[in-house]
Amino acid sequence: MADFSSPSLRRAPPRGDDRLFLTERKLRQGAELMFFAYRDFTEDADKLLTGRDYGRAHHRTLHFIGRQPGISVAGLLEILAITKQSLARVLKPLIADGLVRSETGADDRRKRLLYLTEEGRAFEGQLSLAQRERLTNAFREAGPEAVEGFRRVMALMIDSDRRDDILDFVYSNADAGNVETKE
Amino acid sequence: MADFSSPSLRRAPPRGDDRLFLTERKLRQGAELMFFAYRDFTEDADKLLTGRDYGRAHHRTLHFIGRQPGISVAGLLEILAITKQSLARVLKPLIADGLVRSETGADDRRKRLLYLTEEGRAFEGQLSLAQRERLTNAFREAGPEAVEGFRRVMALMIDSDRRDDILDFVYSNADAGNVETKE
DNA sequence: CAATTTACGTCAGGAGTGTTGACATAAAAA
DNA sequence: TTTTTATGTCAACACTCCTGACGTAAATTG
Repeated sequence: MADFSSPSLRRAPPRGDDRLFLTERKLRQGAELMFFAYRDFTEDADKLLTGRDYGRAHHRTLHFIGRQPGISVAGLLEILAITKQSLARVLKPLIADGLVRSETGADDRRKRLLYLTEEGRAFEGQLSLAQRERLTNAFREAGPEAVEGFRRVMALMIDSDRRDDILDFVYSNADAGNVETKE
Repeated sequence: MADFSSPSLRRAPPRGDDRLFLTERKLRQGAELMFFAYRDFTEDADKLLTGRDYGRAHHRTLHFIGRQPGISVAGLLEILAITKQSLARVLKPLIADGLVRSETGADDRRKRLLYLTEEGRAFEGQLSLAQRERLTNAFREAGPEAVEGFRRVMALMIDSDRRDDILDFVYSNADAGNVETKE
């Protein structure tokens, strides 16, 4: 926000007006960039999904299971922030199609621990490859400093009350190798 | 993509592995940031929409009509990149509810020129205010350099073949004041 | 001027995602 | 033993997007 109480802004109408105008514009531009960039960002994976009876929700589910093998249904629900009914509609076919394996928890037999199967890992790899290529190109062309700025702004876009939790998750190692940690 | 044939990566396992790991990680982190940030970015406006029989598509439609008063249906379709059937379902209620006004083109009477009504502008203002506040906070806390990096990365995320057109649009002035330029 | 193209509207059907409400079961916890 | 927790599931509804098909008015073209 511009500081309207600033004397320099008050006594210089054209300069002040211009600054305010630029600020408003930049915010609108930022919002539009979010829209256009996100639309194309998801485009590649979406194409791989269509025709398979799968959608973006299936991709996200595969991604987060691959990210944290052995994650429980509740854990997945918390990250995705959807209802269990919504998750069930996505998870059921993934299990039926052999992309995800559900296992009864060892210590807590109520829990269902989720893992990608060999086939699931392969498909998830295909999906993320598309996005990774786009990100790679963007990051490389933009340069390290721009990427750092991107990360900062994106992090600050997240709801402040859950930001720390989300960032802890994003920047945690977990199981980045997507290894099916069975036992 | 990492070059696995690179000698430096081959003869320095820990260092090379680490570099590759960090790169892969950063890409995954970037993808997750896109997901989490976009989800929360749209959250505020979504809340204002629910219960009104309106959705995100209505918001986008209002936004781009407000951005370019007098835009034709075809112009809107090109920006939104959806089918005319999809747009019709959104546009019809907006017109019926008096948020958007459709006018026959003066020079080309086949065209329908779209404008926000007083009420439409008010509602669009409410919607964009929510997003603007989130962006304002993020931009202010991140700092100007980070914002510049954000803009660069986001721009590079857009499909390269339409990137220039999109950026021309985003960074054009058009009618940023949302004035209903009737005549 | 007749034929074609353009801009738009619309009916019909289908897929995917997300929601709320309600009910059921097995297992852990109190 | 009672309650709570983790999960599954049936049903219904809202929003968004798509493809295919048909229709109309107006501009353009030969």
